[in-house]
Amino acid sequence: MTNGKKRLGVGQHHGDLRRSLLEAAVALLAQGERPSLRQVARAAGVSPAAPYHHFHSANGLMAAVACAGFTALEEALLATLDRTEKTAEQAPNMSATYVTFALAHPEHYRLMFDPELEPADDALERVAQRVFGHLVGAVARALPEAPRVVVQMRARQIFALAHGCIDLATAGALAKLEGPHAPRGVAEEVAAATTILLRAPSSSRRPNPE
Amino acid sequence: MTNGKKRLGVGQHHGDLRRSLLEAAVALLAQGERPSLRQVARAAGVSPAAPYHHFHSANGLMAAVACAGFTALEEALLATLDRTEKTAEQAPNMSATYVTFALAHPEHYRLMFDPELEPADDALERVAQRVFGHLVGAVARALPEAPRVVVQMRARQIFALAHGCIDLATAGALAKLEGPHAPRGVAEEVAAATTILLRAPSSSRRPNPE
DNA sequence: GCGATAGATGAACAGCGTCAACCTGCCGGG
DNA sequence: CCCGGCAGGTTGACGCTGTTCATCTATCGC
Repeated sequence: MTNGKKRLGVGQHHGDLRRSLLEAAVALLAQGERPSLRQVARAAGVSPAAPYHHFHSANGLMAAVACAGFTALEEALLATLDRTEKTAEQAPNMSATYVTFALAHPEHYRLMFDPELEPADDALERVAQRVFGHLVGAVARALPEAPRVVVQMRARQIFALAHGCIDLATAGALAKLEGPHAPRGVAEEVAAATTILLRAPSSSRRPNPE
Repeated sequence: MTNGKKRLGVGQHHGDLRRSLLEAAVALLAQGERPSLRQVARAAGVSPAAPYHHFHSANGLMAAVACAGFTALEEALLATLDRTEKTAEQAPNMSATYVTFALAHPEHYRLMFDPELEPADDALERVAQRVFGHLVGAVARALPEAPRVVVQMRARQIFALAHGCIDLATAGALAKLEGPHAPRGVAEEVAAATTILLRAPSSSRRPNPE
């Protein structure tokens, strides 16, 4: 049967094709277009069927690329966390980092939330969950006395606000409303909105729901 | 399966193919999948080349479908506006209507914000602009004393929050955070967040922007 | 009655994802 | 030392896609 340990292949034909494919895909994604399987294969210098020895479909490849995106995003968030001392500033700073990352890699970010991505991809699921966890954690630290359900609610709202800003900005819809278009400005505004949502009273019942 | 031999003359389609194509596209979209040009043509009972006499590309067809979506959304928003008397409730109610509409037609809503859609489509541009205008208007009425720039800012934040909630919910990412998943609950939560953002002081400066 | 023309057609093209069959160079076991 | 297995590549094919083109036809203005 298969021995789990990966042997070090002495410089085979193409070294590590799996990694090459991922890098090629990220590079093409950074060009601004979502690449096809065949484009990625061409960029890596192999035939269109070669990727199937490393991913079980084009979707699987893209899921791995998305996974790499989440990993990079996590690193950025952790770096921000490291250099932010006061807990009150963590959440808004992480919001800003989140938005900045997404606007720096718009096509890659869109891919990470593509609803057609392999929903059963374990690695993707896990790293995404971890990223969300960091965001929720920052919110929890900003609201040390709040009950869990309130923390979750605020985290959802902040997350939705950031994600919405990103999606609208990269879709060009934000440009149709007046306001900052530069990534820096958008990130600033999301950070500001984050503090607003964190300072809101936890029980804001609203009248007449319909 | 429809064995639809159109016996109304061989070469000619009945009255208004353009409308039939749009209706077919909307119907397929409601099935949950984004249809291809050929699927739409098949559903309308014509050849794959027929749509090109009414739209200059598949993208053009989809832009028209998106346009119809914005029109329907506008009607829903205007209906809500009609039945909401107190100006303070207009904005949250319109947020809720917006979210409810989007979650009722998720695939159609996604299409409306597809960044690959014909960016030079005039009709689409106009109706989208009108919809955004209704949202900004409701915010303006909720903040009668606020300067224009603050109104715009709050409108952007509220819009981003609603759009983000919708996108995360339809992408399945909201389900990974605890909280309400049902459309009704999501709409409620967005409405609540809307009132929070409206009640926030207009000058919330935040420290240390990096 | 007779073009002209709008509108539909089928055939064809390249590109896509995917699969099956085949080839090849490296490995460990006899 | 040979030899089989296999991981990892290739080629070629299938059906799908968007798009174009030459062609046919029904209808309308004259």
